[in-house]
Amino acid sequence: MKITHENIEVIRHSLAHLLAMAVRELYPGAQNAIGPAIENGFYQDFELPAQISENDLLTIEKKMQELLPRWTEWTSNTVTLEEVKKEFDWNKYKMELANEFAKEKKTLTFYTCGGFVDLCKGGHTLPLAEIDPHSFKLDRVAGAYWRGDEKNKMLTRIYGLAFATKKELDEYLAMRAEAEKRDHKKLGPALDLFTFSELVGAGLPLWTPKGTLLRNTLDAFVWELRSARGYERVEIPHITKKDLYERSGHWDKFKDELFRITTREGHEFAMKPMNCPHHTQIYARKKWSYRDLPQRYANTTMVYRDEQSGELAGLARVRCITQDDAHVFCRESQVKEEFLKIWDIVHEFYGAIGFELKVRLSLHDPKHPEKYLGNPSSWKKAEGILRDIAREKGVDAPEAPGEAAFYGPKIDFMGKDSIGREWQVATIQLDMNMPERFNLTCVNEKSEDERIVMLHAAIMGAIERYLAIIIEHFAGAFPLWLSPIQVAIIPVSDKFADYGAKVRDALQKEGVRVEMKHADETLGKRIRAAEMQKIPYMVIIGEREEKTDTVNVRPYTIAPFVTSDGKQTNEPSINEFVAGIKKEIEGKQIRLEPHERKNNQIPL
RNA sequence: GCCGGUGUAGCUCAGGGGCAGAGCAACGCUUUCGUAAAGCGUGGGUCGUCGGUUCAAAUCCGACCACCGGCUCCA
Repeated sequence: MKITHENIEVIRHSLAHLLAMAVRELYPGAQNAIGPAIENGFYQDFELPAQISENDLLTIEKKMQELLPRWTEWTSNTVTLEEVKKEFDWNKYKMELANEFAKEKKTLTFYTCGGFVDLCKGGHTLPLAEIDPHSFKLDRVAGAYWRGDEKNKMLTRIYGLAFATKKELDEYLAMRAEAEKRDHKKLGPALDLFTFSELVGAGLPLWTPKGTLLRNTLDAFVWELRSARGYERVEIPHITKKDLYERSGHWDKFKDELFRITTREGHEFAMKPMNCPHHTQIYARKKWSYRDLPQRYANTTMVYRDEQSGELAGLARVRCITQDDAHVFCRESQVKEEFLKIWDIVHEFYGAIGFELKVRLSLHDPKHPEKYLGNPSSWKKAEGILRDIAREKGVDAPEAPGEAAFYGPKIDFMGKDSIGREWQVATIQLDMNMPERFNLTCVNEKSEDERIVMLHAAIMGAIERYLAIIIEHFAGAFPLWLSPIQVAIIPVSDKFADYGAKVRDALQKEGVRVEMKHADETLGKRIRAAEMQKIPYMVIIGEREEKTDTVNVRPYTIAPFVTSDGKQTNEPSINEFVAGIKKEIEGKQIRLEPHERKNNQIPL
């Protein structure tokens, strides 16, 4: 039997059955619920008579391997609800499904292999016994709600990995080990970018000088791109009376996730969970002429959301989120032009990071109108405008119903990182509802009050989450322009400290971030420390360099040094070095393509 | 929030009812070095927190806090 990428799904699904059998033999009374194939493997949910942990997985896996040779042939037969009852009386989950299918007049089928009968919609065509018994592996134990509903009982889910060959399984495990080494939760503190304190609380990262530098450098780049397109900075308080959110509709929809504050006089306030309502009030400060529009407000600022404790995860999900937020208040006739301007910003920004972008049209879910503000016709209109823009851009933009914001549809940008994972990053949203609720208008050519519309745009989205993504994308080895420390100067001994200071001053004069380590440790040790900190350039200086007014760029640094006129050298003069560094920073160059960052030039 | 796991020095971890341990880091002295870890020495702890059991708790039990893997949620 040849296992291909088409039939591996079938194998994975069959393995879920085998897992169910193994668990039922080891834990009599266990009820197996559902068990599908998933990306990279399969899972099976159980209600178990005993608690199990990851330590038990090896035993279960051995049992699966012991049973495997008997799984030579599948038989299937259509059954009646009565027959299901007879066979699965003991299993309330199978019975719940069977009753439901019967009600919907769906066919009920049993699939049997290796003496194990299961109620299943089928697709098992391959003799499982022929697979390599080492091409699968049980992976994790987790809780999962029956049918994905948190009101239901929590079952025990066992995850397994399964591939066509053991080699592929090993490769997958190696890739996962690679991802773990890049984990921002480990790399961030190791590179001294951020920290958490138990006294401050979960989900509330604290930013060190280096991390703050990184945040500010990224935000300055976004601001540079916005500023060139007519945006202006605004600033707002981080709290508000609840009245603002009652008007906007956020109070009703998100009151559980708001951090609330009661003043000593008993008035109710909230920490802002988003910025748009505040920004509407900046727009609403006066009557606008159509000539003054668009008004483009940019504001990088923190918002606060009372996330469930179990949701928090490093920087990827936090309780205080820095948004690089912007709102454009404009006439409907200006929407397309403003949208395209933001689109350009997104492309320029992500080009500099080396992310490939895909576009997604996030639309409302017509089946759940209660989840959204406004009326169907304004949604239809707004979504039509976004479709036109995507078409005009000539990009492939798959539509995702149900992914819209509650006030309007979005164009979302999905970025693929260096190890192939996809993330939603930038977003541009078209909002006809907030302007309605806050009665935002301008006076048009005919002296009438004209309803305006609002665009919401974030380039990085949440800076915390964005940093989590790029720390992992770059494995902590940032491009020169982003590195908190750009050059480490390492004199072979303190005899050359003066020359080192000369090199340092030459770089610092040009705004380069430099660190010089005194020679109270061995050369090797200082080089190692700089490598671990992933400092892009290390220059070693000693007698040779002092005599010739050069620096020695450590040859095995991330990439070769290139002078400003394009010459590759490890022994540039001080002036050549400064000019080359400056050019590389200004050009926001990425010296290595992300996939090259996997090799051992980068200490992980 | 729910299920499971984990919590010992700044970091990585050992120990497991009877004196709190190692390596790295830090600090001091010696070394001044040519491309990934010099040598010797010193300091560092309410063993996550609070409570219980016990003559005795880092160790056993409970609650809480925090972290990890999932589930649910995610403007």
